Amino acid sequence: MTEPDIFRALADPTRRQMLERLSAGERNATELREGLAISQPAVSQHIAVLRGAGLIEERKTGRQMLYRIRPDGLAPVVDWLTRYRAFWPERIDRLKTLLKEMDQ
Amino acid sequence: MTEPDIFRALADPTRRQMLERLSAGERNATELREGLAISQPAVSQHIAVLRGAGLIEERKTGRQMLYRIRPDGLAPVVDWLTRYRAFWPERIDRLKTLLKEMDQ
DNA sequence: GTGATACATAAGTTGATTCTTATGTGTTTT
DNA sequence: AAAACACATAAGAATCAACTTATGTATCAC
Repeated sequence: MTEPDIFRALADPTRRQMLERLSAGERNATELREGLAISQPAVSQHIAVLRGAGLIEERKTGRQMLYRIRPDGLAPVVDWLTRYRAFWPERIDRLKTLLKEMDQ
Repeated sequence: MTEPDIFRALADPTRRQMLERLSAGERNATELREGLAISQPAVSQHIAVLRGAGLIEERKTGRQMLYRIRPDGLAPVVDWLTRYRAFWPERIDRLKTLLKEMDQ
């Protein structure tokens, strides 16, 4: 769950896709696999990487595991990004707009 | 300079270190190498990856190349991150504070 | 209890990444 | 013009990441 782990975890498109799926809510491993042309163990291994990076957490329900995004997992990325804020002046505006919307 | 390229480029600690160095201003390849226990070609190769991801740009000055962060290079990461904003409520506050500071 | 289901772990293979040394191109110095 | 410097590119070696098949553990359905 250190910074290098997180960037490594995010480097893989399959794992980003899984995160995307989880952003809509809890999913089990089988659901996370849907549409991905990879084996079940491969999914388990990706999950282990995401978990090791602190990006997801899980709860056991019967024989399945329900995975969800760990709320603060992306914080190190946000922190890292803010160090480069001077270089994305344009995007700042978008964020401002976004934050305003969220205030309402 | 597609999203996968960017995440892949950021996955390497050496390249993040180089970016960090560039965040302080323009550097040539030799300066980027300082303190890194890798060969000169290795540095050139890392530079090529960062460049391919659209994260840096350069200008030629005599026999040296001066590299700098490409202002909008990290935009895709910012965009990607905002899709997960619901999951970092705490960091939002930091950003708000940050943006307020920048307004002054 | 037996069989099926959901997931994890082990071990090995393959392909991608990162490094090295060797060499090439262009620029500056003497 | 020759030597030194700054960097890039090529080719090959070593390491790492992602996948596979095989197998293990726990839970559920019958």
